[in-house]
Amino acid sequence: MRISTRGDYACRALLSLALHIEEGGPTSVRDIAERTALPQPYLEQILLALKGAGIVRSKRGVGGGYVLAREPAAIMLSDIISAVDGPITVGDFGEPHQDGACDHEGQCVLLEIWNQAGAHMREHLDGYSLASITSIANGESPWPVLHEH
Amino acid sequence: MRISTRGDYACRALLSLALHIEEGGPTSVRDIAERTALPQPYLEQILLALKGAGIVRSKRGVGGGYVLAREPAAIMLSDIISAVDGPITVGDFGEPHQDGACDHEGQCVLLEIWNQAGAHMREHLDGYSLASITSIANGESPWPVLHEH
DNA sequence: CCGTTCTCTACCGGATCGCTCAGGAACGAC
DNA sequence: GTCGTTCCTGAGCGATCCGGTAGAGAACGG
Repeated sequence: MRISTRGDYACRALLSLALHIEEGGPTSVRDIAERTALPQPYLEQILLALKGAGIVRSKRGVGGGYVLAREPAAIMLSDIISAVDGPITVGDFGEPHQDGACDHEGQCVLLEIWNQAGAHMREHLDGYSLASITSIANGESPWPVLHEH
Repeated sequence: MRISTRGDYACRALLSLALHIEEGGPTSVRDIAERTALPQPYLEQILLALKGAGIVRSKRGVGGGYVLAREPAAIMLSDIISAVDGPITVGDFGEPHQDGACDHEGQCVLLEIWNQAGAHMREHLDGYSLASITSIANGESPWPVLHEH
């Protein structure tokens, strides 16, 4: 899985929403773009994708903008990334034990390893919610202890 | 990090070399391509990259071909992937705490998380050597116990 | 009705990817 | 020495994606 700038930008935008959640109302794309220093037109289509995935809700007209659709603790980084960057995998190979991929010297072992790596990645991104990130950003919470291999 | 077909193909080719290592001499690209069912011209340039990285050695002329440059236990998947697909990272963002990336609402936290993910990935691929994969492929060795999050 | 703000669609230049092709250069055999 | 085998080099090509722009339209509030 390669995390593109779309994924990064999406997380930045949502983090900004989470940080200002106490302000209540919707936040316009322009405000988000200013706070995050991201290109506004590009950010628009990213937010559109996030809306399509049900992560944010939108309101049009004066005073409109975007709001988180769920509480920050229920929005995981994996949700965000897969919403804008597609499914979290390390590459699109076939499944092991399919399509004769194993006909050649047991190389399906490699497919299995790639899938493991993808799963690893998903689990890692599943370990962070918007809530936990805001806590870390505000210094209210230390970095979680990470497993060392 | 996205694992491209180049990385996959490189591992397949080297796995094939490792599986036939007892035969001694070099193996021609044509033979490798046949055994792995990979497109030969494409495989050639991949092997070239692997040679540049010092993972294989080559010999020209009749009876020539490619040989592993080190013992299979000393060749890690991470070596192979980074040789043909470039450094193992999840995306090329700046380092945290640089270039004013932290000027906007502590978003360098995200950069740190992406870097963690990349490190995670590297460690995972560093856990498999050509030797261990051949063992698994031959059924001589079980799958290693993986850490569950 | 008018301005604000989201929504949609199209487009674009550049990069990358997977792969092919056409030689060229080293090597061994004879 | 020349011939076939094999690696080596480099160009090129179609397709896809990526980051970003542009512009018109539609909902909403006042």
